[in-house]
Amino acid sequence: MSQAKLTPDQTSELADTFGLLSDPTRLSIVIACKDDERAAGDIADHLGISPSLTSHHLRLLRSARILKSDRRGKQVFYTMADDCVHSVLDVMIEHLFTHSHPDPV
Amino acid sequence: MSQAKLTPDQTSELADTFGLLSDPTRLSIVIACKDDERAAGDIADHLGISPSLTSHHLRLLRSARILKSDRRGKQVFYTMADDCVHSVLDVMIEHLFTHSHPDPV
DNA sequence: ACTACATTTGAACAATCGTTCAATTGTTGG
DNA sequence: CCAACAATTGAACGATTGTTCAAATGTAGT
Repeated sequence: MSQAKLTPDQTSELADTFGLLSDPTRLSIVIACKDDERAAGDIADHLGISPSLTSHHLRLLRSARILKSDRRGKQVFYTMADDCVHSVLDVMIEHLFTHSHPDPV
Repeated sequence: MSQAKLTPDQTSELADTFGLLSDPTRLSIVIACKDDERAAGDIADHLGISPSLTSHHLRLLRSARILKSDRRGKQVFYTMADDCVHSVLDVMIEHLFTHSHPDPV
């Protein structure tokens, strides 16, 4: 479990995954889809960003299999596709909430 | 727990943390320090990169409090400073090992 | 004080990235 | 077929990033 020995390919793959979560806008999109199904346009409205920007980010997240898409009529709905990323976000967000005491003294 | 509502600051902070894990070289450094204490020079040797490059990455990881440093004599030893990042790496690496069947058919 | 070793720093470069805008594709209803 | 809505695409831009090289700092032993 510990003392991990990753191949260069595995390391790059892992780094790529983190890279997709490293932009605030894109991270917000992922979090918005974390526990709910969301239409592309609704994500854009919710975050106050353009449909175009949303779509660019969604394409990256989709092709990395972090999100998956499902078209129903005119709308395209997005949900989490990666259990691993889902639980990583839960861990980090939980940590943010429990350790929200930035200035103790 | 779920349905997380993060402030823009929290989202950016989280994105920054992921950003520090998003470069293969830097991620390798973090993983090298994940369960062991490592001197800066040993990390460089282990990864086959220059001391300078190692130090640049270490500075970023240190100032984000992902790693902490401890100088003893000429050497500076680095260890994990963030439990949260530690467990996230464990989750992701575990996932990499259990799902290592890239081309089934 | 001088030398050797370990690490850090700063400037500079090419490469990558996020965003915007205009145009396009896909889908449904009249 | 045409209009209206939803989403995607591609080109272009400014900004950020990882890396290298040369120089500097810190530490220990003689």
